[in-house]
Amino acid sequence: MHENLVIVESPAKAKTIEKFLGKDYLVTSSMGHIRDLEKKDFGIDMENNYEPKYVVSPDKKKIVTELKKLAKEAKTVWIASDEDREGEAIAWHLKETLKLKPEKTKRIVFHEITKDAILRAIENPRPIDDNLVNAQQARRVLDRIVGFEVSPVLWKKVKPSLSAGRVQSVAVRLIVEREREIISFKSKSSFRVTAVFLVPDLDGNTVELKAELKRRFETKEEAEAFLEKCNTAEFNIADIVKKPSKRTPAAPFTTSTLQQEASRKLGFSVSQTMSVAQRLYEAGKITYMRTDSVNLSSLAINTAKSQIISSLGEKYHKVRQYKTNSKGAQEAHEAIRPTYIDKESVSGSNQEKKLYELIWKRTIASQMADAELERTTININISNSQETFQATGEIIVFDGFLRVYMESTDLEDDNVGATVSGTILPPVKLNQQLRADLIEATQRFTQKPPRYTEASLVKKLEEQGIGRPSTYAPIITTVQNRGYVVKEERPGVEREYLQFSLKNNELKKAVKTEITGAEKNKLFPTDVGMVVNDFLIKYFDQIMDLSFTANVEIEFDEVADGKRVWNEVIDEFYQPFHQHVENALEVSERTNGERILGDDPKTGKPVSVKIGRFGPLAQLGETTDEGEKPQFASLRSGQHLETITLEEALDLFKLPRDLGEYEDKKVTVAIGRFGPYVRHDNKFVSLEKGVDDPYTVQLDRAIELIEAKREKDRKALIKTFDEEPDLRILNGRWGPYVSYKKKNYKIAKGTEAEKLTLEDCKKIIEEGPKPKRGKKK
DNA sequence: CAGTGAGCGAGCTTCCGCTTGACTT
Repeated sequence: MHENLVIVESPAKAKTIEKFLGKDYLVTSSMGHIRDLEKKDFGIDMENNYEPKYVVSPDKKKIVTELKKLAKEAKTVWIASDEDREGEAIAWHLKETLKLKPEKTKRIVFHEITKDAILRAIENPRPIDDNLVNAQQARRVLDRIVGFEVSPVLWKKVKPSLSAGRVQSVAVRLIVEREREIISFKSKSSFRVTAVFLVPDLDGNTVELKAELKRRFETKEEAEAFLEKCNTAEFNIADIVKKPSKRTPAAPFTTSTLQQEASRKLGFSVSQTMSVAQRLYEAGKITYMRTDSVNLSSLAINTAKSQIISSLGEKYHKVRQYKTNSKGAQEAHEAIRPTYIDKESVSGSNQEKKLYELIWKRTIASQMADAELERTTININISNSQETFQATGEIIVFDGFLRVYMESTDLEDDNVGATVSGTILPPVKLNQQLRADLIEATQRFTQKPPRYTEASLVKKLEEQGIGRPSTYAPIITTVQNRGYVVKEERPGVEREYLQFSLKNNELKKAVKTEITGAEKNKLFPTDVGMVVNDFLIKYFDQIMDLSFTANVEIEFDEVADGKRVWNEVIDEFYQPFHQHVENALEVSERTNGERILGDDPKTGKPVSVKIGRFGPLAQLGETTDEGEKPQFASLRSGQHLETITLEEALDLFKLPRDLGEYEDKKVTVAIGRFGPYVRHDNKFVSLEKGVDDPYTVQLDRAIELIEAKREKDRKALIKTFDEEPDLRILNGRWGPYVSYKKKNYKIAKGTEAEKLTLEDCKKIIEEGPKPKRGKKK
């Protein structure tokens, strides 16, 4: 029996704190929120001032029972949830749910988990801040109202099971709008001129000096004419300018910046980063990983200092205090940093090691001196032209924090060429004559806006104050689970470009090709995502506004400051909002993103595309009074409502093709989810990739494929039983298994499959397989 | 696991933020 019960939010935190407090204190955790709005019946009493109806969350029932018991036994209950809006609400819910008596309940807060900070907190308890709690209730109720009033509109007007929300709908909007920018983007080309000059270095060897023309030419005529001029020109150095510059380290990691850097440097997905970080946190190796604070504790700053000074020396160290400036930050925690900064690496999985190292470097670098650089710019005159070549180089005078860590950027590295930073230029003098070895004019194209990656979407959301550190990863999953967004790889297309080159007094023109627009792990909107987005913007423009969250946050802050009453804030929002809901239900047509593509030249029937029950489809013809029915065909992966052409849509109706008959049964060819296939006797055989074309393949080839498949299946068949024709023992990719009525059953390792009897097989079927997890219908 | 695109229409779907397991292959 303990005198004192301390309740924090996470078990890992509880473990650490218990060590500081000694045996009079039992420290336990609530695992976050313990109550939430009732899920059925809206969970809000709309007739009674938006009174929330709270229930203990199903997965927290056990915890609540346990906490009740412990609270009863303790003399004093210390509620130590985070010092932000959500944390304060957790404290209040705990007080209410556990029915804690005010005289034995104390609310405490601390921002860093050190013995001093915690003891100080114990000495300075305070009452629960009702204003802050009310701000959280306003936030919670608003989100419920938006989500649960708008989603049903979508079920009626677009498709069942869809969803809308303050955060997810804006996230989808960002991706949809970026996609449209890319679709409508017209790239312009210009000619970039680069030159390689040959100069002697200090040892008399010939080295290259690479330079780029300051101006780009718009037309190929200009570019060609310029190169012709260069053929007879002389080049000399007009000036050499050296400029010092410096670079400053980035702030320590927050959730969002950690996700971005782990994505850029380690190729981690956002959720991967979080689960690896969670393991490091639970092992006590890093501080809490869901934070928007860049603040380091004084202890951390001091350890970093001695670490830097002892390994690199005094001049590499600089104390820096960082301040958070992102919208909506609530700063309940420290930045993400190693718990013990003197530990450069940790044991664990490869991923854990890599992520830890990244966090360690970022933390150390944040307390290091600026890097000092010197940038040199050399201008090169052309005797018969006003144009100038420019060569730039950059040397590091003092590496400072770069010794440890350098932040990456999202920019695609397209400008590889003469102006690479970090390059050292060869020694040259003013007025020195240069010999040109090669001058090239290369056609370059303006870049489409980049698609979002998971991490760059998180960055954008954070900048707008949308979402919280604990929700960035779930947001990304939600929009994908709802089918609004897909993360994909898409192949690029070949593009031709011109290149003029001048070498040895010879001007050559070449047409070259490059691959452009290839994407990997980028976020694309689906057709449903686009249709839903347009519908929401049309009827709920307020919710869809990028600054909606920021606007309501201002009001929540006023509630937190005691300047406004939370139900009034909600009411002010709800009255006009609900009108929009009513209006949308009344006015809007069923929306399916229909687009008329034109008429089929053969039949004159109209061709259109829209979203159907099973996804996007193309339609040929219309339902008429004479009983004529239209033809339908699903769009294929890679085809989209907004971009499909009439020709592509017409192609869809060419399949399935009838090839004829084989063994008195029809042979048809079509394209399915796994590519082109031949269908015969209700069996499917894939066409061979790169060999067969579903539009031209003939019956004899199809038969060949069917026979090959049969031969393969025969080889896979180990045993059948006459009494039970549905039951077969087969040899699959992972060894032998039992197949019965379209379900497969694992055979335990080590058993000889050939010797299994019918009884053995039936036993196997009874025992397995366990029902699959997840809510698959 | 590749087809389907309507029809009787039951009963269901859905939000954001705070936390950690319990699940397979």
